[in-house]
Amino acid sequence: MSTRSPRSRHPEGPRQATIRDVARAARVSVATVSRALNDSGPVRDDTRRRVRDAVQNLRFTPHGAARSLITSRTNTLGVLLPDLYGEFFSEIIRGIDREAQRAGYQLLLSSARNARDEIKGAFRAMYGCVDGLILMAPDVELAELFAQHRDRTPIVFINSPVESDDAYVITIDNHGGAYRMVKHLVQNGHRRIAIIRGGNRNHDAAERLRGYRDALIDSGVACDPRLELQGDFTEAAGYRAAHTVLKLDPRPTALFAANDAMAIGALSALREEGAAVPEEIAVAGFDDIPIARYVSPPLSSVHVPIARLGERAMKLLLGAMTGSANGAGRRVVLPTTLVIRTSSP
Amino acid sequence: MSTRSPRSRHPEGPRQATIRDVARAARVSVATVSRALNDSGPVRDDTRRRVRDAVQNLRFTPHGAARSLITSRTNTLGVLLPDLYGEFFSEIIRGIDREAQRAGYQLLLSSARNARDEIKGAFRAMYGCVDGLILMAPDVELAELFAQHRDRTPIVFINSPVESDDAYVITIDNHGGAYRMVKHLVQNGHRRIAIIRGGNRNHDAAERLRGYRDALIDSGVACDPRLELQGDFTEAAGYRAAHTVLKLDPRPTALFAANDAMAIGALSALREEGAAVPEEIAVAGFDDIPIARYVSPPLSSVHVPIARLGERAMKLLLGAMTGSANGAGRRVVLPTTLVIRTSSP
DNA sequence: TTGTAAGCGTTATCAT
DNA sequence: ATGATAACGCTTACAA
Repeated sequence: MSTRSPRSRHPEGPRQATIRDVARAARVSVATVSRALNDSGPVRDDTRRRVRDAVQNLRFTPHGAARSLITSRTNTLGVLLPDLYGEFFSEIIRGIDREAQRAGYQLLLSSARNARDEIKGAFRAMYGCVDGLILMAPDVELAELFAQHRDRTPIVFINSPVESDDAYVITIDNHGGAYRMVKHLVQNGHRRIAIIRGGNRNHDAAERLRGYRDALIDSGVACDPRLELQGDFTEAAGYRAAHTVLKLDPRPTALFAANDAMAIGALSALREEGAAVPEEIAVAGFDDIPIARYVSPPLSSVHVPIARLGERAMKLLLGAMTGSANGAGRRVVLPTTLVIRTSSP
Repeated sequence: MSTRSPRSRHPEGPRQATIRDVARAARVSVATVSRALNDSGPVRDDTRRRVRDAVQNLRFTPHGAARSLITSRTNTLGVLLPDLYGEFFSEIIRGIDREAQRAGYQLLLSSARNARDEIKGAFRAMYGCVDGLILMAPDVELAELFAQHRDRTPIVFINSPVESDDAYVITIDNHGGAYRMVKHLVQNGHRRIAIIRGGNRNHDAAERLRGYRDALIDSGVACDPRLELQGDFTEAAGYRAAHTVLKLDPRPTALFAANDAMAIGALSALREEGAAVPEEIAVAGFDDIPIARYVSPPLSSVHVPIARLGERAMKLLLGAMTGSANGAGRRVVLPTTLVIRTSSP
């Protein structure tokens, strides 16, 4: 930061042209250049042409930050997810991106594993650089942290436990999905049904566990804590848990994983141990990520419209930004459906 | 744009605090606030405390765009990919993100399907908002288009056919990977090996096709145009192509898809038609995306270190930005390796 | 140790 | 139809 030569960190090449350079070259004022470029006022045709030529020659591109400063809009929307990796997030990003492009917005993506400071940092970095924010924070406390900021930049929460009535929240029917899947297993004769849980502080995981328990209770099957295995939504956790399940006595006849990644890890373990699926043990997952139908055997799962979730979140955000969203539409719950394939009868 | 009340599109809540508000509240000058916040100069401890308190009370967050304007750095890096969807891009983003976080940068992601205007628009939108750019444009012309801009913002090209010596380019060994896979098939007795090609203008696709042909020629097997089926890297294309392959007479004994998505589509088609894999027809793909090992039968593929590709691209960019990258390291080629699973003998 | 003030590159409000 | 010029919110010489 010694010499005062902005935008010159990239050593080679001439200094980037500004609107003043264009104005000088076209022999007009900067105001006229701005009007010509944005169609924001009357400009004579030949003046406009002179400006266009100068822009071409100088390879002028308007400076985004400067523009944002005065217009107070950045034309970008922030997206903060727990991770950018894996099919689930890939699908969600796809949905978000599709809507964003349609509305002409750029996306500022960031991942924040659930360290509180990390997520706070990402938020600060985004602030002032985005016109709105989509935030997914299944961890309880984080969601509350962000709820305080809702008066600054419009925020839409995905699958986050936010209580405030005036927060924009979109969730999926975790409880209902898990409930119906377990009911389905019971109806097919299963009585000892194990579950691989998600992370302890994860809201989705908690809801799915609740659905599992309620289904058992409503079916007159006793809940057994030993059948509730700890997991963390990773493939590795599912792999480990399945090994544990096989050692239980009596052995469960069905295994419900709180997400597909763990179910797929479990399938690997079961194949390794020679346990036939679904004959010896039925397996079901949650999310219905695209791979689910390709694994062997094809995985039964609770279908979540993941891309649509992202799409709807973006629509909600766009509505919030224009202020056109009425109070009634602030909370959206997307339904989940059962997809029964060969991994469970 | 009628009333002059910046940053007020979000109706409710008080106006966002600026550094002046903080200065007034802390009874110091804006310069002192800035110094206190950035540790960019001497500030007495109790002054610093007063500032911190004011920041807290007013919920002040510095305005990113304003800061960028003066410092001429945005702390974000742009990433422009053909698509944000699918396992391949998910993995690449993961690698990029990992490195970016380590270096303290935000990511501005955008997808541009290969319409020339679309990609140009995305670039303009990013310009001035990013300190550097990672760009993946397998389409020939686009890469050339961007090569012109290399003197403005540092750009790293992934898998893009850019000729200029001074461009930063990172690619994978497409030709070698395809070559070795086809050689492997030949060594296992296959003589009639069909290929499902990628898009016509796609550089990766062209290189992989070249590898396929060279391997056949070097093995003394004649190339047969009828065995080169058109595809476009989508699952659907693979599905269609496999149906065509089954109708060929004599029927090929092996099918090499130019990427895994098409190979997986082909597997579906073959299963539907009752063609046993690998007994009747061997199948191999390219990329080795995470699903590959889970499909049935597990798919042989040319392994590409996808996440690493993103990581290296980011490292290259960071080097380019600090000017520390020497001329020698401007072009990187990552090796590919064979992963033989049960879909091919 | 602190304050004053000059920008950064753009858009918007006036005159003309 | 065009030109001056004042913002926008921040950082940073330079002066005190």
